[in-house]
Amino acid sequence: MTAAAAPAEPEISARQAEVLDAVLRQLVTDGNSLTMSAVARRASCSKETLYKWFGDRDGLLNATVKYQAARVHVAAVGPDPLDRAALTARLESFALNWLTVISSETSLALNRVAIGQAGSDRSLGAIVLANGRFALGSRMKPVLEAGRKAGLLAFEEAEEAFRTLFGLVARDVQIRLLLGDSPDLDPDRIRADATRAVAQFFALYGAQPGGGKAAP
Amino acid sequence: MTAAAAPAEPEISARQAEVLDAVLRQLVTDGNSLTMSAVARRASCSKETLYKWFGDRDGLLNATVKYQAARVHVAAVGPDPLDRAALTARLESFALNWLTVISSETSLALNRVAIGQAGSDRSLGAIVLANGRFALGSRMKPVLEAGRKAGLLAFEEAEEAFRTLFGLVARDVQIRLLLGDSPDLDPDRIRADATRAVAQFFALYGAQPGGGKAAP
DNA sequence: GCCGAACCGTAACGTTCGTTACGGTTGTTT
DNA sequence: AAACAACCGTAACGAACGTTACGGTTCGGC
Repeated sequence: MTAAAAPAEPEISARQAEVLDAVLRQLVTDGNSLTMSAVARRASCSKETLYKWFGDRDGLLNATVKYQAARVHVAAVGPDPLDRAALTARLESFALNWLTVISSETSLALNRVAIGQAGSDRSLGAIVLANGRFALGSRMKPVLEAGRKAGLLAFEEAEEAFRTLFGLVARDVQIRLLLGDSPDLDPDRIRADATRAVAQFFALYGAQPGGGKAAP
Repeated sequence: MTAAAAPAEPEISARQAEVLDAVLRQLVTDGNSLTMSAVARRASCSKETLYKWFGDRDGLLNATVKYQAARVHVAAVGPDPLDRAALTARLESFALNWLTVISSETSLALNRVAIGQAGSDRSLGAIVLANGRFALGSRMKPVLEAGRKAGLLAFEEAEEAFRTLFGLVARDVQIRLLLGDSPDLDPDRIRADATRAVAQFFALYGAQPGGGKAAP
């Protein structure tokens, strides 16, 4: 291969994973005031070790974001023959999973720090986007295109269809949670929201007679 | 009245408004590193004056958020007899305005600081929510209900219908912008997105024959 | 013209926190 | 057992920043 060196994804030892878990706990409990001393205290390690392993505070945050991203991976899509029920189940599973993730305290804390320092040259936001929104998109687009090939969905651009699905699922939930609002989100409510979002998506992009195309 | 004292909304002089404008500019250009010295330098005032007028750094931020919120007020809805064209125009106007606001650098900077310190006891996020998401909702719900009364829309809860409209308009735009992504959003694209969102909303909640109900 | 209030520019103080350095301890290798 | 590396706990340094204090200037009122 003539390409440049790989992005140098370092291996994470078990002890290092413990430290990153401590960072996540610290972020969730104490919010934005994430000091190196607090991390060291919570992880029962020395600050010297933190700096030896992660370079500096930014390196620690980057490692934490990547670590959390690696933990949240959904099962890949199998190339089963899709019928309407299987497609619905897959879409609802996606919606359920996504709503659960964005309302978890861990995801909220990570998104908050990434947003709080966005606009700087730091690229934490890019990492969060790549492992959140864009990872979802590239995982769901094949499903949508399989649905189209099976004659269940009708759209021109899978990207556009996915963005609409995204909006139907998330609505105002994520921004409200990020801003500190706490809409009641018991699992029952989440499940109901997921099925409603998928039903609306089918109403917009379903191919069977009766489903209407929306855009001109 | 036996109620407690009013929320004590202080008057803002012209000079104070200049200072708050300086805060906004500082937030937009230098991101999260908003120091009192930088504000004083940019506003050509002394730090002593900042503290005399706004109390402390938090008071300055609160005043800035309220100041910006007071600047962004849309024309109230007139009780015109609604036909389909008028309702469509009003919804598209809402979508256009909302997309324009959330993609403005000022709104992004304010939302970033509010989110960055959410989870603390500070209530900046509550102010942003009250003047953004919730102000929109209470402004649009009468429009939606007028549309229902005119036989143009069909829904049970205006709140739910509005949240769906919100999702169809915003999709993934706001979170991507907050995290530092920059999807191309020329005014033409925004206009196209607004009309698409409204068309999809009519497909879901329109009352004329052919529009399907989505939820079971 | 004089007085006091408001304000500007800057200096100074104290705290927080990122970063580095050091002594002591544990576990591994030879 | 001795040597060595890795690591923990803590102390120390330095910079950034919120907050306060002070001298000089402007401006409206008597």
